[in-house]
Parts: sequence; C-alpha cells; structure tokens
Amino acid sequence: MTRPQRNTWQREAVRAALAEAHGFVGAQRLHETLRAQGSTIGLATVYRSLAALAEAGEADSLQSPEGENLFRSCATRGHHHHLICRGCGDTRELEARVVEDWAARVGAEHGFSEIEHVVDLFGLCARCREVA
Amino acid sequence: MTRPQRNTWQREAVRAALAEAHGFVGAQRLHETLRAQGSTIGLATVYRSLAALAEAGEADSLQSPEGENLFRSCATRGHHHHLICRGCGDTRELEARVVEDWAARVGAEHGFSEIEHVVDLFGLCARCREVA
DNA sequence: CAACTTGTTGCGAACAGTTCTCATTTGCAT
DNA sequence: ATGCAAATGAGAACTGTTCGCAACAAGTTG
Repeated sequence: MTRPQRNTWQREAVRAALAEAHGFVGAQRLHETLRAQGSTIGLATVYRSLAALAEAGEADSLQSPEGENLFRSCATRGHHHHLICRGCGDTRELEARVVEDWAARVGAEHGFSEIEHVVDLFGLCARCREVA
Repeated sequence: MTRPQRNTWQREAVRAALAEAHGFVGAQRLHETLRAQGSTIGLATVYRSLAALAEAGEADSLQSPEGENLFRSCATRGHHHHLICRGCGDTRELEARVVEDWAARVGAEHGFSEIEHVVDLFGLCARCREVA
C-alpha cells in the first residue's frame, strides 16, 4: 500500500504550503502560491504530492461544489467531518458520534454494508457575515 | 429567481429519461441514452435541462467521487439525503431529523450562519454484496 | 566518493466534464 | 399569421486533472 518514497524538497514544500494555508486549498492555488514565493515546482508535482499526502492520511480532501479537489493539512487523526466557511474557507474539524451512529443504523436497516459517508457543513462564519 | 421557461420536447425528454433511470445518472450517460432512442437532442441541452430541473427542485444532484455531476429525479419534496449503492447505483431517499438538528446545533456553536450540509451514504446493497 | 538504480520531476500534450458562442429554430403571446 | 425572446445544437473553448517521457537526483552499494 505504502510504497517506497523519497524525500524531495518539492514534497516538503507542498507539505509546508499546505500547513500554512488556512482552510482548504486547491492544487492550482497552492501551485501559484509556491511559484509566487520563487519556487520552480511544477503543477503536476503539486497534484502528485497532494494526492500522496491525502493517501498517507496527512491531508484531508474534499470536493468543492465547483468540482475542484480541495486539500487541507489534517490535524485530527482518523475520521472526522468539517464545518467550512463559504466566505474565507476557514475550517473547523468536527466529530459527530451522532452522525456515525445514524449512518451505521440506517445502512443496516436497508441491508447495506460497507457504509461510507460524506458529511460536510458549509456556512458563513461570524466574521464573514459582518462583512456582507 | 425563476425566469420564464418554455415547454420544449427536449426538456420533457430529459425529464422522462431521468425518471426512467434508476439511481443517479450523469449528463453524458443520459445524452447517450436519449440518442440511442433516436432522439436528436444535443448534449448542451441535456446539461441545461438537468441544471434547470435541479434548480427547480425536480431533480436532486450530487457529485460522484470522480467529480462528475449526477442527477436523479426527485420523489421526496424538499430536503433529504441519500443512501446509494456503490454497485448498482440504487438509491434510497432518507430523512434525518437527527442530522439536521446536529448540523444546526454545531453550526450555531461555532457562530456560523446559513448552514448547508452535504450528507450522503455510500454502501453495498444486499444484492450486490452477494454477487461480489 | 563514484557508480548505479529507480523513484521523482517538469514540461507539454492529452483527457474528461462542462460551459460558452452564435447562428438558427421555435414557443407562445399578440 | 407575426414578432420577439427563449431555447436549441454543433463545435469551440475552458477548467481541473492526469499522462508520457526524457532528464534528474535520493539513497544505496561497492
């Protein structure tokens, strides 16, 4: 599953840039940021690194409503959900026993197994609400 | 919000094809189906019609993990969630007061407003499990 | 430290899904 | 029937992402 990996400054740069970003960022934006800082990293590499980080559980990923793949450096280990501000992208990680239980129960009731679930909340944080 | 709309056989064809489909379908697939039935409808029109149906609340939409936009003719009026079989695409509509409440509460706790949420379950239905 | 092996990189081309452009058609109120 | 704006279809254009491949470099080996 986890095949051999080498340490390159590129991978590290992506990891760092991701950690610095607030909330979720897309690959392209991250790439721009890095180039703006003088890095010569390639776009494809950013994609590859992000995918690797996500697979390694070091980053969280989700799809924006526009179909873009967004990533976030992941603090909480393991399964969790998000509350994301539509305005500034600021993100809170959530735990939701209630929802986990509900998902498992409903799945079982319908005879479904291997239940996975997507649960994310989008809203407007206090700060962004004032601005608008 | 709802600007004038005309009745065209194309729109009706999309509505019908969508109703006939089991589970969620993508625009391209729906287009293929229609063409296969002899229709001369254009792909762009299928996209436009689906978007219109979704906006009108007549269809439900969600993003597949591959980033495709999927639609389903919507039985239950208003807000609801889904339990979707990864195998056959069969879909059950769910209501989940628990989840609604949780979402609202958590949003409020964090000072967020205008909370929207995405809650979908993916699993393997009884039939598909046997096959595998 | 040099040679080597093989994962990694960067580039541009290739792709997939979707939207846009625009000339033409068509619904529908008059 | 007539007129006008909405809707259509074909293809070009866009967007986000992945691929192919030659050049490169990390980390091991002798």
